[in-house]
Amino acid sequence: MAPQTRRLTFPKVFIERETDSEPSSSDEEEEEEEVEEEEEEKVVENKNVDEERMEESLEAKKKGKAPITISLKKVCKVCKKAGHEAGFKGATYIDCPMKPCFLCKMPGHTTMACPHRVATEHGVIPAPHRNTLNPLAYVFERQIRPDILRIKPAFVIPDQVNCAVIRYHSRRITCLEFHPTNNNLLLSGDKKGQVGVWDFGKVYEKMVYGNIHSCIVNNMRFNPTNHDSVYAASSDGTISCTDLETGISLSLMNLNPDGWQGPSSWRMLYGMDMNSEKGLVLVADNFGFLYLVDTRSNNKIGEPILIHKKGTKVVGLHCNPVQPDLLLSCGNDHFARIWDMRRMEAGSSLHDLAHKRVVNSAYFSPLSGSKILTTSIDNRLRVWDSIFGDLDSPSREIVHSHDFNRHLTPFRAEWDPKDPSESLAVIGRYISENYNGAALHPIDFIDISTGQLVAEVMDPNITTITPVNKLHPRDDVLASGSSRSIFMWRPKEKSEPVEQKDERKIVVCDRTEKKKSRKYGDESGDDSDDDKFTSKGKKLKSKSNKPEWKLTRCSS
DNA sequence: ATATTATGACCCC
DNA sequence: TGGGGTCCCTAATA
Repeated sequence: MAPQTRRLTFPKVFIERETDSEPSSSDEEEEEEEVEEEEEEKVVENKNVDEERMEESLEAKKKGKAPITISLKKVCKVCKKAGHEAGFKGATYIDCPMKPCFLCKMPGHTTMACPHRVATEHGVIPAPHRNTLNPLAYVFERQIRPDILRIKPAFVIPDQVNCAVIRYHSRRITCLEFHPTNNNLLLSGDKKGQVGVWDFGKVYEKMVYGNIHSCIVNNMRFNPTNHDSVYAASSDGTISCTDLETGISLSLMNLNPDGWQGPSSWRMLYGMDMNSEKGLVLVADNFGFLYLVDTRSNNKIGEPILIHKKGTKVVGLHCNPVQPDLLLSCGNDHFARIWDMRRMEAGSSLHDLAHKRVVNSAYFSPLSGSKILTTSIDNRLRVWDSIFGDLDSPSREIVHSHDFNRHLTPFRAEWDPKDPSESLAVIGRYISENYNGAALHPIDFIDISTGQLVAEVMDPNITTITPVNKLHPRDDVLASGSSRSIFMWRPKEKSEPVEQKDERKIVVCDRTEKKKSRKYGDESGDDSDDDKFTSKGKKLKSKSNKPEWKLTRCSS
């Protein structure tokens, strides 16, 4: 209905001015509009209320207080101005035209008209390509990158849900990790501090450990020398080392030995990585400090080192896969930094890679370790083609929607560890697109050497955003964490059951709040209230008009 | 159906 | 430098 028509439909309302001060014209406008919405509802709800109000304001008028006139018109919920409305129209989101583009952040156009719109191809900002190598760099280049293919093989995209664990965790997934040798084992961490172990070969074989951490698991790594044990860094300020067979966990370090003394002193652990050559666990906290822990003695080595701006979160650490002395860190001070482990001290970084916003992740390329891929909440992926080249500016900036910073686990672009050309990366998309009448958030596969969108992977059953994604180190498999659920994807042509013809490909595990109050780690009664799962399953089924999943009970 | 809530960065003074 | 207000597409729950 047009705003004009509405204005005529409803009576004009008078309301008493709230202050005696002389408001500026713009203030007055805003005030008017805010009241309007309220009034509109009341008018519809109850005419008497409206009449009373009018009488009140008439009385006020007699007393000499000037009333202001309220007109009823629709207003944009984003900019509070009339004449347009932002929001979903069906499955398509209409931007507020008064705001900068939601995707690329530039003013003057909306997401729909954005030249970088993720539709058929990504927008690439090719930063000035200044990777002119000096002679020394050439030597390194030739030494370290002999196996990197210049010619890209055809990418194999896992684009069909093969199996899933739905509502597996009780809070959203924060990280995923494949087992280094067991091809069917996936580890998952959640916001509540729980760690899940899922054998997705036998889909129903799962386990959630609830007593390892008390809040967010930010990063997990397998022990490179003992694949049965796993290290995890958490916002509870501890590093845990858990034996997957027994579930027994020990705490390597606790940064809050005196408990909660307020938010200004509570230390949280975010970035973490293992350095097998040096036998180290590296972790970093929310105040900018790096800690080193010896994996043999479980003792802290040396003093904490300030590696990012004091007081800011260090969210990512990555050891170079080829050169163990190189460390990459990133964090909330808008920088990714390259370090020489042999000379770790505040301010001694080899390079500082500047970003416009928080850097969610920074990774060396998985095979040669000579490229860098970062994800920043300025909605850009950045690629440095060679760490031996010019690092002053990235080789490419790829505009991509992933900038939401609360309620969701931060998005991180992840390399495909199997791609010999080191050019395929996966990252979930925040912004939705209308796919056959459903607003879906795909998982994007991007060729980071060109910025091309190689594939957008989605399923009509997955309506939630999928910020956590990891590609299998050996198989054509993608693991995704979306809200509380985990999905395993395979290429269409290979989408046969992993182990045998097992109908239980989708396992629904409802871990309700009531269950939460039970003892940590108590999984024994998990299957007792299976009836709920099937009803939930039906609900999900009916939503979709495409081939549906087989939803089954949780059993083990 | 609608309100609530957890929650993080950033901006402004 | 810090606290409080603001912020476009959340997801689950009551």
